[in-house]
Order: sequence, then C-alpha cells, then structure tokens
Amino acid sequence: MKKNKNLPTGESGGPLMADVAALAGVAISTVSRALANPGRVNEKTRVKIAAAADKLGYTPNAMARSLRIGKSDIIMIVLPGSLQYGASQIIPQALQSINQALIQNGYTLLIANLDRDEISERHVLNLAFGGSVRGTIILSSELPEIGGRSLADAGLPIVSMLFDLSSASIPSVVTNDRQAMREATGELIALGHRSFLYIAGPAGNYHDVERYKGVVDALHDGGLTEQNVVRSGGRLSYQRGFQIGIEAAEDFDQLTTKPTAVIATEDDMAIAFISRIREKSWRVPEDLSIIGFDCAPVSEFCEPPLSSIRQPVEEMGALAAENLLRRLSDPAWNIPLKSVLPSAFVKRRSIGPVKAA
Amino acid sequence: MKKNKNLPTGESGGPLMADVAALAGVAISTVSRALANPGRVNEKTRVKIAAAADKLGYTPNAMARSLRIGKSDIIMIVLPGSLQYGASQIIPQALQSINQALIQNGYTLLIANLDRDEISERHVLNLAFGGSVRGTIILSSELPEIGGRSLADAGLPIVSMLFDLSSASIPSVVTNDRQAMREATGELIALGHRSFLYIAGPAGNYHDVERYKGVVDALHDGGLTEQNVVRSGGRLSYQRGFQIGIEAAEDFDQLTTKPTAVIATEDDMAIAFISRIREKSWRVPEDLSIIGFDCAPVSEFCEPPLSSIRQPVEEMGALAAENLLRRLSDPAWNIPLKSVLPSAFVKRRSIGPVKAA
DNA sequence: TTGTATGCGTTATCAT
DNA sequence: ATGATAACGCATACAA
Repeated sequence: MKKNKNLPTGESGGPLMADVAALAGVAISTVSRALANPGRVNEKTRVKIAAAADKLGYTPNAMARSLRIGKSDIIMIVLPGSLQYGASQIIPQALQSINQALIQNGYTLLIANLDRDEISERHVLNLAFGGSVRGTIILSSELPEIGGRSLADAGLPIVSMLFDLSSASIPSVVTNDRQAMREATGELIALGHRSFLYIAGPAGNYHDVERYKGVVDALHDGGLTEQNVVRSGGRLSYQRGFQIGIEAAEDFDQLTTKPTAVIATEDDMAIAFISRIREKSWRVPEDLSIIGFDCAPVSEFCEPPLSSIRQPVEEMGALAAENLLRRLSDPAWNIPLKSVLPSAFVKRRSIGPVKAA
Repeated sequence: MKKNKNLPTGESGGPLMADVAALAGVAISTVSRALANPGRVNEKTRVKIAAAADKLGYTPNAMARSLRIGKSDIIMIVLPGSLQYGASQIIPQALQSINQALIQNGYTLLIANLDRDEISERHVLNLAFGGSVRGTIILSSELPEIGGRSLADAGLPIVSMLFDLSSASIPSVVTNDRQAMREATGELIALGHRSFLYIAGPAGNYHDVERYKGVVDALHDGGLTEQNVVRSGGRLSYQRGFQIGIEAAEDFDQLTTKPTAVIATEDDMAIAFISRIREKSWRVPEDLSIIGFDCAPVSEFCEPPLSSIRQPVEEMGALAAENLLRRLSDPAWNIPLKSVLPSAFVKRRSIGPVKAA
C-alpha cells in the first residue's frame, strides 16, 4: 500500500488507483475502465485488476470521482425541524422508507437540518449550491431561502413529501389530509356528536390548515357550521404536541358548554389531552370522544386505544424517492406534480356515541 | 455567470472561483485566499472580491476543496437500525444533539444507515474508505465489518455513544445503565416487592445485559437472588418493543405464581405490557408495579404515568460530538476512552407498595 | 500583497 | 484493447 507523499494533512490515505495499476501491471486508465465499465476491457486483465484491487483493499475516492464526473451520489433530506415528533414517528418512518429506496440504488442520504435556524438554512444552501449534492427531498412547507439564494434555484431536482408544494412547482407526494379528516369527523357526527373541540397545530401550518378544512367539510356535510367547533392551540410547533394537548385540556376546563368530541391535528396532542382530562375524572369515550391523526405506534396502547388516521408514510417515502431517482437517471422525465396516496381512519375505543343528555 | 463548457453531464454548474476572479480583476489564487484567509490579502481587494462573489452568488465547490485539502467536513453516523424505536425516541434525540454540535462547527451530518443489512454495511465501509468522510460517530454495539474491511481500520476517528465500545479501544460516551437499574430496582424492593418479572431486550444486547446486571445487583443488595426474577422476551429487537411487551403480558398470564413488580428494559415494552395487562383487569400499581427505561416523551402521559429512567441523551450526544471535533482539530489529543454520564430514576404512579397478602 | 504553476484522485478523450 | 494525457475546481508552494 503505497503512501502518497504529498498529502497536505489529515488522516493517511488508503491505496489509490495508481497502486492498483502498478500491482496489476497496467495503466491507471485501464483500471478505471475495468472498475466502471467491466465490459469494455479484456476479461483477463479485468480479473487481474480485480484481484489487485481486492488484495490492496482498494476503495475508489468518491470525491475525486464526483468532481470529475460532475455529480455526486448524495441525496439531501431537508427536515422541518426535530426528529422528535413526540410519539408520532412520521418523520422517522418517512426517512426509513426513503433511505431504503436510495441506498439500494447506490445513493447516500444526507440529513440537512434538524433545526430550522439561520445557520442550518445557510448550511443547506451551501450544500445545494456547493456541488456536493445530487438531489433533494424536502419535508417542509418552507424552502430554505436566505441571502437571495433559494433552494429552488440550486439547479437540483427537488421532490417534496408530506407537504404539498405543487403550487410552487415542486413535485409533491402527499396524502389526502383533508378528505381523511372529513371522513373521520363524519364518523363522530354519525355517532351523534354536534359540538367539537379542535386542537390545532401551528398556525398556518399546511397540515393544520388542510385537516381543519376537512373538519369544516364534515360539519357542512352534516348540516352544521363552524359555530359547532371551538379551536384550541395554534401557538406551538408540532414538536411540542404534548404541550399543546396539555393546554387544550386547560382550555377545555374553561369552557362553559363542553363539547362532546375532540379532534386533534395529531396524536401527541390527543394523548396528552386524554391524560389530563382523565385526571379530572372525564371518561373517554363515555363522556368525551377523541380522535387523533397519524396513528402513532403507541396510539393503540393508550388508555383507551386512540382512534386515529393512518397515513401511508412508507408508500409516500418510497414514491418520493422513486420519483427523484427516475428523474436523476432520466433528466427528460417530468415528475408528476402531485401524487396523492390515501389515508385511512382507524377506529378504536376512544370514540363512542354521544352521551344521552 | 460563465458557463463552464466541458461539464461532462448533469445539472449545469454555478459560478466558479475563476468567474469571481475575472469579475474582480484578480487571479484565482487571490480569490481563494480572500475567501479562506481574509487576513492575508489587501483589504481593498478583499472587499472587491467579496462583492464579486456576492454578485455572482458564488458558493465554493465543497468536493473540489475537500479533494484538494485531503479532508471533508462530513461526519458519518452509524446507527443500530431503525429510527423507529417505538416511543422511546432515544436515537432521534441523540441525532438532534449531535447534529446541533456538528453544524455549529461547520460539519455536516451524514446518516450512513437506517437499516443494518449487508448492503448498508458495505455502504458504510465505502463511505469510510472512500475518503468522503472525516470522522464517525457510532451508535451500535457492532462495528460494520465485511469483506475483510472493518470500520475500525478506515483511518478515521471514531467515537461511540450509548454503547460502551471502550473494550474495543473506541472512545465511548455512555450512561450508567447498570447502576441506574440497580437503584430503580432498589426502589421496588424498598416498596416491599420480592418477586419480579423482567422483560428483556434482544439476547446479548449491550443494554439488556447491563440493565439486567443492575437488576441482579439490586436483588443481592436486598438479600435476594436471581430466583426472585422471571425473565420474558429476549427474542426480538428493540425495534419491536411493543411486541415484546405484548408477549410478556401473555407470559405473565401463564405464570402460576404472579410477580408483584415488572421491570422492562425499555419503555415500549412496559407500555404495551400495561395496556394488555389492564385489559385482563390487573390494576397498576395496586396489583402490579411497573417500571420502564428511557423516559420516552409519552411515558408521562400513560395510564398510569410510567416510572422510568431518564438518560442524559442530549448531554451524551453533545459530548460525543465535542470529543470528535476536538480530536479532529487536534490529532494529537486523545479522546477519553470512556465517559459516563448518570441517568436518573423518575418516579411516577406506575409503582406502589406491594399489595398486602 | 499578488500571480503562476502544480497537484489532489479520478474519468474521458484521443491516440496507438 | 490499452496507454498517455488533460481536465474537474480548488489550495498552496513558490516566484515575482
């Protein structure tokens, strides 16, 4: 293993292509071909080179290769914030399926920002504009944008997931939040509920907006209006789902006429709400029906098991990754601007008929 | 913005240092200096160059830079498997704090694997040996190792976190699992419990082994022996924590003499166990006391709120990152082989005095 | 202080 | 089918 002498600094390097070439007794360019286009080299020399490479434990330098060919194999994932979405696990689940698709095609996953502060934003843009990255999957309603640079202008293929960014011309893979919530709320109405508490996510957040629209749709379906719903929350981010639920329970406590059903934008809120409301001797679902959203893994082990809406997270992740990969291998192909995969209501014991007055 | 003509393929490139140099009317090397060592260039030219760079929206090519200086700013994280550790969120929490420390120092976080299959292992090793990566943080008891290559031999600084790999000479940041579990079990003994069900993690897993040792320590402290504990589980990975809890509840059902306290290696197991056992009309803590481990965010909203052990995850992540960064900036510095940050027992309503017989 | 020239490790073009 | 050589974009030793 020849050491390269002029290494400016840092850890010592491993064997180079030149070392393999020397050992195999061929030119560097032949080694390059043998490794990349095995078909365009004599089988005998190919074997010889492969043996040499193996013996030396040669691993190609990815950066040199990327620099030369003008593209890398790194896919950047831009997250909306923390991975710690309480119990919901939506983001980790999404990452899981994305990663699987990427890695099987030889790509590498770079997590760009778990926080959403300025230093992280700048970081994202440097990566995007700095040539290190081949494409981007974004899970956020806002594109990183700072100092006149926007992620959209980095010349990289972008796909969005979970958030509908199609209006910004970014191909998006989403679920039918609105319709799913409409159906779920419909179930409550069918059970006789006429008065609701809606526990909201962050004000203006895409999911909160869509899901609340679904609630209103259902109200209209049932001949009701927004008058029938009281909103709570809207001040904190999804990362603080439990806290939102706690505050909603306090709000509920203040209400003079109590709703008979509670609809949370997300499971964490519902879970914390139930916990607090039960401490005040409210029974679920006898006194109060409650539904969440996301079908957090823990939701079926709650007391009572939480009715919720299951998103096809893995399918969305896989499709988003698939779309990006196809676009990368065929720049002429246009990713569908919007793909919608359906969610499903999962009925559990947290809802029941409205209490007879 | 001059287009570079010979781009082999792919997305069009942005402005280069040469473009900035041309616009500013200086040599490329001067631009390089102005951007990297602002001190070693005339202030006037520096301003001129900065203006030109800004106007063109210049972002340095990270790969070219890395190739030239022989080191990258990418830190690779090797995970034990899925991010979806049920509700515990330990891994995501760790990632969060690591990322924060890294990004503030100009480093980038690369998630090497979300699964732990062969293709991922190979991927990890290619990254490590391929020069793309500067250092590694591993959260796993097993070093990627395949085809004669081991992550340990990549010539990269490695730090471990959550898992004690100090016996393999890898600097590790861990918590005192054993002692923490000893204290928690001691609490149960102090409450009068003499007969236990231990819900085990994966057989041979570092955390399971350590924590169980702590249980045994406590038994001895109290003049008891392993005879006083029945083990359940040990067949599934932590990713299936809920499933382990379900099966433990079934095991419990079969026992002729019932333990009065249950100790789970991890919260998910405890949560699922409680859910199932309550369905069979067991009351917690009146009939049965239960503790978990990790203090999952959701644990305080369980019914009843779950007693558990809180690990200083963020502190561990920060320290691991800090150690790695210090090592990178000072190769002569030796990272402490083992750092132990203490966990703390959090007492909640899931435990109580043993029922009078 | 600034410019010139060389090389990082690889791929691709062009001869042979 | 293979080899010599020039680039990819940047940083640095050295010369001016």
